[in-house]
Amino acid sequence: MLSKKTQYAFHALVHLAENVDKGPILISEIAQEKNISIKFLENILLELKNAGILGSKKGKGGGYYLMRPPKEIALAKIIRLLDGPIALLPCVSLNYYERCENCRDEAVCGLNEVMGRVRDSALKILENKTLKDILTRNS
Amino acid sequence: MLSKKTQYAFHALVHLAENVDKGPILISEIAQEKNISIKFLENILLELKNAGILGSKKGKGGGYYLMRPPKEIALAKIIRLLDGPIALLPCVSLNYYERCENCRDEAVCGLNEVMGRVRDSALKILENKTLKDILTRNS
DNA sequence: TTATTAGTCTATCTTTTTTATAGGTTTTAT
DNA sequence: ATAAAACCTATAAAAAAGATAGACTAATAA
Repeated sequence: MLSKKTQYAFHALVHLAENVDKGPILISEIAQEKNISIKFLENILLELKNAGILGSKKGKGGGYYLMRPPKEIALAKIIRLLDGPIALLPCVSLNYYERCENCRDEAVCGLNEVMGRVRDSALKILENKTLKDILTRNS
Repeated sequence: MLSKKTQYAFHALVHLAENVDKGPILISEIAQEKNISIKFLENILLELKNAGILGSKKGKGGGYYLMRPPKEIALAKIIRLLDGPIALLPCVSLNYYERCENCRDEAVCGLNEVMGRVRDSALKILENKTLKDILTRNS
């Protein structure tokens, strides 16, 4: 399961995408709209900003905004940033690979193979679906 | 990612499946073979037994064994038992559903829809692949 | 029938991760 | 200047994961 952090991030990003034309959006507005602790959300948005996904403006009239159009922000990127690996096992992770401690040879491990396929099927969706795709259904 | 518990379970089950014809297998043998803490593994095998996946025999000549042939034990079942939901979000989980606290209407939520598809693509593999499929590659 | 073997059960403990909060600092518009 | 709003760092609280301990029960063999 995705962490709350990542879940909140998605909801916040959706809100930002839905209000792309309204200039910077307040953390407090997002927090209220999406029912998220404002202080927790603050940290999350900051992390997204440091990763180059969001931009911000301080002071009056400030807030957060997307650095790119929604259709260029893939869901996989957000998950990897905040949650880490998408794969079910370290030994099949593309971005967070770790050697398997429990099997002799990954190249012959059937579990490794199946989990690799699960990873691929998830990535096929998560790398191609973007913020734009989760704005409203049937679009 | 799957927990260590589930990862260990898979490796242990593979070992049991590979030695199906040798009668009950000792916890200690599996622990040594797969490099797992024996006491931790003990708990895991017990849980698998209580779920009807394994059987056991006490005393000399005792140990654990599969209750069904490897090809009848789906990977999804093991994951759900030890790790819980396979879905990435509570609101798209078939077995551990929870209402989304952050969106107005799941029926119209695009995130819900995409994550539902990720779940389906993972389940398509995990419900159909069995212990038998992870014994050796290319079989 | 006793000793040994091996799983059963339950409790606890430690560590890590997750979730959340607190409070001061900096920047910017007015 | 002042008020608004993000920035930053630290910490705390709670939950989950990972691991261990030890007494108990059942089965087997001598």
